[in-house]
Amino acid sequence: MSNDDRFERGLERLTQHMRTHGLKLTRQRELILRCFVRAEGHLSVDELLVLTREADRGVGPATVYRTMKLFVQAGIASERRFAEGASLYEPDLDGQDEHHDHLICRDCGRILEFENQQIERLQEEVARALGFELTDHRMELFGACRTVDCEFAQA
Amino acid sequence: MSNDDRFERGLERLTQHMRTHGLKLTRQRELILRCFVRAEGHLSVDELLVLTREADRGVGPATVYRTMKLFVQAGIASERRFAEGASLYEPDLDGQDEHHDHLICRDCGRILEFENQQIERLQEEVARALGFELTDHRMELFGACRTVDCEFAQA
DNA sequence: TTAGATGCAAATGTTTTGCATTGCG
DNA sequence: CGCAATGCAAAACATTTGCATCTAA
Repeated sequence: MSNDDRFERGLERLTQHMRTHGLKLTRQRELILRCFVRAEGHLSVDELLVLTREADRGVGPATVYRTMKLFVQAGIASERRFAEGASLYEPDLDGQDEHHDHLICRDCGRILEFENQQIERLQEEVARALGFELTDHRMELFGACRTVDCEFAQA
Repeated sequence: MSNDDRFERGLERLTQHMRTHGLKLTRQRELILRCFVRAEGHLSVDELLVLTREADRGVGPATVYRTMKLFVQAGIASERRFAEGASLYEPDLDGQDEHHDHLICRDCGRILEFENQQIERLQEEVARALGFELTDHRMELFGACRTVDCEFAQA
């Protein structure tokens, strides 16, 4: 899907959310959405603020914080707290159930995404066995990536 | 295993860690360890500080922060960041590989622990397939627990 | 005796909030 | 027009750090 498509889809969902919640679609929110889908990766509020300010110097941090919370509520973004420090946000615009998890290199910080239906199924099973109705999950695998461009890659 | 046993084991590992790292076993560290194993659950530094101060008013937050980091390094505790707010620590004193994951009720906040070898095996597989050498992972399942004493339990 | 530990306070970093003002609907 | 959103600054948190003092080894 192209960035424009993703932006359109985001805008659609956002507009919908606005309507049903009596909120307003502002210049800033639209701009932040645009920067957010364009970047595509895992963004901190700070990084997003920088991108946003390239187009509009006046945007403040508080607005970005508030907007990202809004995006999460509107189902456009997910919030992740991988490690210490700031939360990261990632767009959630490709599908309904297209959940993915993360594989993080402790050495170089690279973040890979993956999806494994078998694991998801087992998670459902575990939850059911313990009397839970599963709504969501978070899974992060940590390790060492051994690719050539990992600065710590072993020979 | 009794709390006393757990305390003894913790103290043993701590002493060992001290010896190999040229550190010192202080009154505060021993006290914090005692409170930590007694409580047994998932504790924030703040909660631990309260418990600790019941026995010694003079203990400061910085000491507890520093001590918990030390416990993690000594392999006595694990740090978890479930959601917003403060990190939680849990004792890691029962076995070597007794890794467990968490199932968290979004309604009442209850935290259950579980272990599933099959999932762990699949995680290894996924990581290997993507060129990672897995060292660690974190998995949290979120949902609604339906037990009688969940204040939001459905009929 | 001496390097490490403590407790305090100040600093840091992230996120939230109060409030006057602006602007979407 | 009216209520929500913004931008700023200040506040609220969790956590770390500098430093003088204390203490375990």
